[in-house]
Amino acid sequence: MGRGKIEIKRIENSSNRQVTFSKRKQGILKKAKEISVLCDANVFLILFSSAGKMYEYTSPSANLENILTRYQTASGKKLWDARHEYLNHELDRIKKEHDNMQIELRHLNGEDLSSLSVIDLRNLEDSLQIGYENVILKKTQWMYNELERLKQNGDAIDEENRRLRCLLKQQDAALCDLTDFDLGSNKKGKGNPSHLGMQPFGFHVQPIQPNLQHNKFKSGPC
Amino acid sequence: MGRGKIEIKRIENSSNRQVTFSKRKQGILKKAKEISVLCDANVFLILFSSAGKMYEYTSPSANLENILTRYQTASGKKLWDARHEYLNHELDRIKKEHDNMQIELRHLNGEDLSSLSVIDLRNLEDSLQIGYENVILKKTQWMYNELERLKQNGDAIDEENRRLRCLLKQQDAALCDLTDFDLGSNKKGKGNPSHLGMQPFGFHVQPIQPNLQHNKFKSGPC
DNA sequence: ATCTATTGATAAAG
DNA sequence: TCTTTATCAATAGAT
Repeated sequence: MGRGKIEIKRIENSSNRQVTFSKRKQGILKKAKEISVLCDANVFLILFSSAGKMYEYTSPSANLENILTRYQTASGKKLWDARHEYLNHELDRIKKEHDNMQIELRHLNGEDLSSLSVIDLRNLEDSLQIGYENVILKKTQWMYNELERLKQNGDAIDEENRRLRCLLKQQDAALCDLTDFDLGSNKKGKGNPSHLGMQPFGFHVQPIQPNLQHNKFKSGPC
Repeated sequence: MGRGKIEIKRIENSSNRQVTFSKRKQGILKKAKEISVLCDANVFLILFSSAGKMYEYTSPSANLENILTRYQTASGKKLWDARHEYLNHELDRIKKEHDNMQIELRHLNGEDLSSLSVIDLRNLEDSLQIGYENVILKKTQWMYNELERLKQNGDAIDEENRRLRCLLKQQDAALCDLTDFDLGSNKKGKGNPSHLGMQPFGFHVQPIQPNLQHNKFKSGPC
């Protein structure tokens, strides 16, 4: 069609080639649209000019991923590479392991036991027993540790208590001396330093972790 | 082109649509080849008929993966990258679940308990106890069933035994009659049918499954 | 781009 | 489905 027949072979003249591409590109895109609409067909068309420019048509109703998936299964060609296959494979493998583990977990929880043989039941029983024993052991150990800790803590508090009493006694003694001195020098009324006496524990007692300084308290004056 | 102009909209008549698809498919594939050859263009064309049949054209010089890669970068659409990402994501997710399950399994087996809090230990203990109880329950049930089965089997064997004794007795009696008769008529020596008497159970006793025919034995002469 | 002679594609019928 | 054929569409080459 045109002013003369042309042979179907590469057009050597570059500008002619480009013009022809432009014209025929328009034509084929139109054809693609038409067949898609008229015949309810899914069409995917990509064109690259020799200059590298891209043109495409995709049927409006068509989802490209679907088209390519269908293309792949129909043609047997692999579009996505080995890595993709590897991922699919790996996913399948892990999903299977997953299912097995889930079954095992259910069994360990005492569910879905009907499918098991007596031998399986026996093994499961042993496994549970061992698990249980280990957990009890661990718990016992923890309780023992906790007791130890509390006991030590108690000891530390006792120690602290003793130290505080000692400090108090020292302060009291110091205070007595001071009062006696005041009374003696001023000869004004008798009195206690009530603001101190009323709150002998007014300072903040910070509970402390037992540490090596314990020994210092022990070697104190009390 | 044709015996009349047609409107570009879906052809409702199904067979017309199919015919048109066939013709236009041929046309567009030819056009694809032509532009590919004439203009040195890379072309990728997929057609799906409404019936689902696939047709394609790919330029001989073109490598499909390249075309799709170029398409992807040029169009900005993700083809397999999207799927790839999805798979990677899914794989990660499942691997995590996997790890968690593995840890749970190890805990149920009484391993790696150090990381657990007392509350966790307590829950684990309960879980194991429940599991164990369920398993024991199941095993007990099985043993009970087995006992029942064996007992019934025993009964059946007893029954069989009784039946066989009965048969033997009958045969013996019949044999005695026969021998008496023989002795009476031939008056030759006295004798037992030793070849039978020596192996009263010489026939093969096939253990049988208890079945409805039991009743027949019970209603027998013994 | 636009024009147009000419070939190509195809709708409808057989 | 395949062929025929009248008609419309696409486009080669020129401007």
